[in-house]
Amino acid sequence: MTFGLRGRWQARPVTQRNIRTMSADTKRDYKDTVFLPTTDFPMRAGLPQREPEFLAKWTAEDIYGQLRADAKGKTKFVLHDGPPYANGNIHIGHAMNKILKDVIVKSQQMQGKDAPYVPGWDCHGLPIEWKIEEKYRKKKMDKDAVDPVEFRRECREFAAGWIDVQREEFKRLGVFGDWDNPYLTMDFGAEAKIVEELLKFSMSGALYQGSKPVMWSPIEKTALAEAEVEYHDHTSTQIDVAFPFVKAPSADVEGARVVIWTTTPWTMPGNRAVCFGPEIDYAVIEVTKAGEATLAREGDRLIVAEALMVEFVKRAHLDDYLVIARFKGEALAGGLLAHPWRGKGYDFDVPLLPGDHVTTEAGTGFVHTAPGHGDDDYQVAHVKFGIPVPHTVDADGRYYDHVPMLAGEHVYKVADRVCELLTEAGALMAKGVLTHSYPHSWRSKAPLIFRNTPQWFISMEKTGLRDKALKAIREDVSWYPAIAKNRIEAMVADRPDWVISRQRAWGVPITIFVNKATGEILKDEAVNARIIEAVKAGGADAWVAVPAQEFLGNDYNAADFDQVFDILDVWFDSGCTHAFTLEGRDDLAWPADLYFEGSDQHRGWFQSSLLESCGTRGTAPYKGVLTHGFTMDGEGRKMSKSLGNTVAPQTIIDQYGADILRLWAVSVDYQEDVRIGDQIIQGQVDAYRKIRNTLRYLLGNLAGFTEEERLPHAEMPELERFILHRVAELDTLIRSKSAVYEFTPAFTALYQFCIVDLSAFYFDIRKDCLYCDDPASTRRRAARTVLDEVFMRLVTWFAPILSFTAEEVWLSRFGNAAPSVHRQLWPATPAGWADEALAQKWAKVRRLRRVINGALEVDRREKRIGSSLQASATAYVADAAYVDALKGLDLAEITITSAAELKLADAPAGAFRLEDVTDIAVVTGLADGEKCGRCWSVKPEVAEEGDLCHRCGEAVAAHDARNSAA
RNA sequence: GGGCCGGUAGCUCAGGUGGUUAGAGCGCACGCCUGAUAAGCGUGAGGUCGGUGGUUCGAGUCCACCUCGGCCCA
Repeated sequence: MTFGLRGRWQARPVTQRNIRTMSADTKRDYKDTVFLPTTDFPMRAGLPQREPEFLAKWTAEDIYGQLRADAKGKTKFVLHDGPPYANGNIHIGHAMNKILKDVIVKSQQMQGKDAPYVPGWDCHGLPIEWKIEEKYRKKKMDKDAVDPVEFRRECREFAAGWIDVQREEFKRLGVFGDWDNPYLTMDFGAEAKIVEELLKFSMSGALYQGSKPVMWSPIEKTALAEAEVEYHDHTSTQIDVAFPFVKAPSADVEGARVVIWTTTPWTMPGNRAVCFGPEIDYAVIEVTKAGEATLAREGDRLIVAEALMVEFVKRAHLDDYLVIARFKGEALAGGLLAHPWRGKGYDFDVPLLPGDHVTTEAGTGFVHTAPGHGDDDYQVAHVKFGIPVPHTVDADGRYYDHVPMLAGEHVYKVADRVCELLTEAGALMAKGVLTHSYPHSWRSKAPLIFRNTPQWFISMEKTGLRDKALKAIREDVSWYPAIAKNRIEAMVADRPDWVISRQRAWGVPITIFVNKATGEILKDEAVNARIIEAVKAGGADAWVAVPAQEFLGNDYNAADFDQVFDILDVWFDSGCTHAFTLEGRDDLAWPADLYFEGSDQHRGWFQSSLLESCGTRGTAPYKGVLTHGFTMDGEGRKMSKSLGNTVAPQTIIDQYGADILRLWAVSVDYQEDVRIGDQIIQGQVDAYRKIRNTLRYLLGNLAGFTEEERLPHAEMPELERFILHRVAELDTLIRSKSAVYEFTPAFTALYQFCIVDLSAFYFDIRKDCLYCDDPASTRRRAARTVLDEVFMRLVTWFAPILSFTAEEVWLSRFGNAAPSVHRQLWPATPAGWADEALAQKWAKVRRLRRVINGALEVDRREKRIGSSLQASATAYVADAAYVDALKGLDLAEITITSAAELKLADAPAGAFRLEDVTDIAVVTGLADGEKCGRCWSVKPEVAEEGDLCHRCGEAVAAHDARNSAA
């Protein structure tokens, strides 16, 4: 064996051409004696065309039913589907959510669990109601003129229509589930169960009637949701009003008055507090010279924020003033003011309250606070400081009879009257007009007001709901990622009582009766049972269709009770899905193993389900909660129609296939926000192609593999055992990550295994053996055994992710009649495959291989070789560990050269080294001999004995013998 | 405005308890092979770890502030 330094190369330049021509004309063509990969499995996937074929096949064979039958009696794993809203095509976020759920469910099933999946839909609520209303508006019909039962019927049909659309879109993603029997919040059974759950809160005493300001249209006499509100310019009367102290918090402000500024003079009767900013600098000013148009008098002492002092002075037309004191807002804490109309029916104290919402952007730095007329006002005055919320304005926008001085007046027409009354009280400091953005009804375009309205609440405290929920969060539920626990814990700890009533049409009614005389909710199990039965039979419409007396029976007189016709917050509906789905179906189980939704559901479904369940059952309806982030565009920005950066799942599926979308979903870190865009999808297309080719190569080289060919692990070469060690490692990783619902690291490892360990290493090395060794040889049998083991695992590990392609690969190998790959379990790893010592050893071998590759690259660049088989290599090391590592191994085989050896010796000067591998040096040269006509390696025996190397000579002899025998 | 989360090569991801020249795969460039061929192999170039300041002998890793992005509130 010879090897040489640079001088040798120059002495004898060899090109690929003269090697090839040496044998071209005179020798036998051995191509038909070589075992090349054979497979019908196409290199190009054509997913958009082929995927629907698999969907049809799965439907035809009832794959979901088969899976249920296969898993009968096994431990259940229940992922309870969070219901999407049935009012449009699915978007990319829905797609990711459903795909990842499917990956989880399929992985659990393939690990030996019974993992059913029952999809559901959220059907009630505003958006659908709007759509139907819109229809009527186009026909110039008033919604209120439509029979409510007919209206609800149309809502129901609308929801059903979109459910059908979304069902097909979800199925197209390759998601397995009981699509023929989903749960719907509008099913009569579900509606009855929701009513039953509500009545539990009624019976327990957690349900109570309170009040809350809502956006209200006096024209339509109805509450409006934020989304029904349009903002337009509106000209309002703006006033500055002085409030005298009842109790001054400090000597500085004794005798001075606090000035508020408002653009809604009509809310003055509702004033119950004045808010200040604790961090804001305030000043007491004394009017030294009142101007001509001023309402103030000389000697008046007024308090305003320093930053707004100049503007105020201008509004109030003060000619001159003195600042007589300055202080921080916090000095006002504890102060009590008098309403300007004290003595005229407004005799309550008006406390000064600290508020973070107070700014110095406009006004006086003091916020007029009417808890019945604004959400901020309500939050600070009522929720935070417990001030009762007065009812001042009726549904028509007129003051109630009990409102002093203004009873019966309409709030839109009262500004001047209010100013008069304030002037009479000496409280009006300034008056003007202001055009600003103001809420209007999207329907009537009329300006809106905030109005205090009676609403139904579920108390967080009365039955200990908050404590139960917090205990469940802290002790009973596993949160993925763990940080999610803090988030929901803070939310539940801080949240106000749950407002469950809506003055709407499309929903489940709050089926309670209130005693007119006492205001108490009727609590009677027999009545409740009749209500539940009626809803079960006739749906929520029964509440209006059946006469009240029928529910009340003989024990009560309908005339003594008010029947409530509010409907439930849709979050209450979805909070009950565990009750009518998990508890209501034999194929599921309560509590769920997992809820899995976007991180916005900490405020939504996770919480409504938790509160509902804790209120009725004392604990959470789930053992684990997993959250995913939101889907952003390629630059990490929120998608929106107006920005035009939305990515539709349908587009990706039509262009590339659902498997590409599925691959994307597991390749990104979905516990945070994820991105999707052309470049990212292209990356998945590339990754898909590599994986597909790896699987295709396995198929091609496994053609005709039989059990007789299988070789026991102990008889395998080290290289094979090393690959099986890697397989064992992967198995451990995939299972442990799957247990915590992390598929990204598992996918990354699998993908890189395909590329690094298989394609670039194992397959490359074993090509020679697979193509050229005699089929009976131990080496080839071992390799094919490993290919089979790898195949069985790769395909089943990929099946939850690449659900279509895995099936295609599976059927390509085992035939179209074979049971679906999705019915397989992930194969167990036999004891003995994991071999850490072997892995250590092969880390050294691969290190040697890397340096030799580097050396060969130099030869290639300088045109001394093309194929590595033309070369020989000698590696020099100082560390005997390399020699040990290579014991029993053929370095030439591993480096795909024709001759290679390792020497424990000093390297000659000029030997090749890699920058980052200092302990290995390599000298390369041309391999001695001639090119074997069959395997293309360069061997001395080919030059000496003929056109074949020894191995190929024997293989061809065996091949010829087989052929002549046949 | 408040609470929480995040910002590491063009892309997707790794980087326990702070410690030598920050990693992987893809993509890209260059080359090889032509018996995985609209494939396969090799080599290489890409990062002031969002920014600033601080703690430390030493910070992608700890602290503060800022910025950008996201969710939820207001």
